[in-house]
Amino acid sequence: MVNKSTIKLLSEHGLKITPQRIAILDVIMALNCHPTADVICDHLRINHPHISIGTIYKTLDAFLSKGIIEKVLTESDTARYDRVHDKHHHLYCAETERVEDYFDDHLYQMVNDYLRKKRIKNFKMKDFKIQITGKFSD
Amino acid sequence: MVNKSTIKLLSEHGLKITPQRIAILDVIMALNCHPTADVICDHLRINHPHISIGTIYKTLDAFLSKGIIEKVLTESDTARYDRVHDKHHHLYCAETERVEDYFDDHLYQMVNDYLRKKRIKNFKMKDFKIQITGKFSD
DNA sequence: TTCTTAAATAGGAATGATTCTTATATAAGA
DNA sequence: TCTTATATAAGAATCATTCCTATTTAAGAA
Repeated sequence: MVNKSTIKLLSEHGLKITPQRIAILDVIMALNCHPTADVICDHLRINHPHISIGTIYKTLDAFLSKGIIEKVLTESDTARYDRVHDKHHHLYCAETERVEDYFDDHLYQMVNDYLRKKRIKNFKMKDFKIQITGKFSD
Repeated sequence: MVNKSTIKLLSEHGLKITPQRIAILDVIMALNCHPTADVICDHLRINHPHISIGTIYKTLDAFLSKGIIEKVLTESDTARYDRVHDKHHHLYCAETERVEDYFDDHLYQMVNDYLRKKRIKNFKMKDFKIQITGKFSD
């Protein structure tokens, strides 16, 4: 998953190449803030003043179902999106809406090993995620 | 937090005792399914046919701010609630909306020790949660 | 290149969850 | 029992998201 062009990524997933999809995917890849559909829309409007919010939602759904992006787990009523990249976790600010990626291979391996060995009764694990809440100091 | 009566729990948190609040809290404590406001409403309507959905939301907010309940982390646009109890994690079905509690002290301690020692840069951890997605087999 | 067609888009209406408003009712302390 | 601040019901308003439909367009075929 290294430095693949947006168009290549779309066609690899069997998605028709449109200016809107290119723009939406570019914005998601450029932003590191786990944006809402509205935030994505604001950024898109700079170069695509007429893009429809419906198109954005529909496109996000297409990306979700292809596994290009994922939704961020949240307690809020507004969906936030994240590109899919290597196993990572999320840091949540308890006071603001800020969310940051947190990469920690050792943590991932440790929990993964534990859960694979453990075998939870009546449940077949597919994946897991860790949310760490607290406060940013910068 | 052992076997405390609903009324006691309310007054301990400085909340006025009302039939609606008692009923809402009773339903949340009785249900083990991490219900939405709507599901709570359905259960309440059996004995409180005129309870207002607005009252339910307002009451849930009061319970949230007092720390009696918490929201479940989710990718969906409908909030789900859970009583606050001992450190636990959540099992999510990847296909249905089912969510179950998963208690695992060892897992909690292991991750907690790791994160406390690790000290993430620019971040003061307060708490963490683990979401395990997969499929139930019962 | 031009043609064809299934799929994508814009724009606006519809939906569903949640919040807000306000008049009335009530818990709880005096 | 009285007083008052707060809770409630009911319905309107809001906000995110989905749906609908006429129009446009990407992309493969000729």
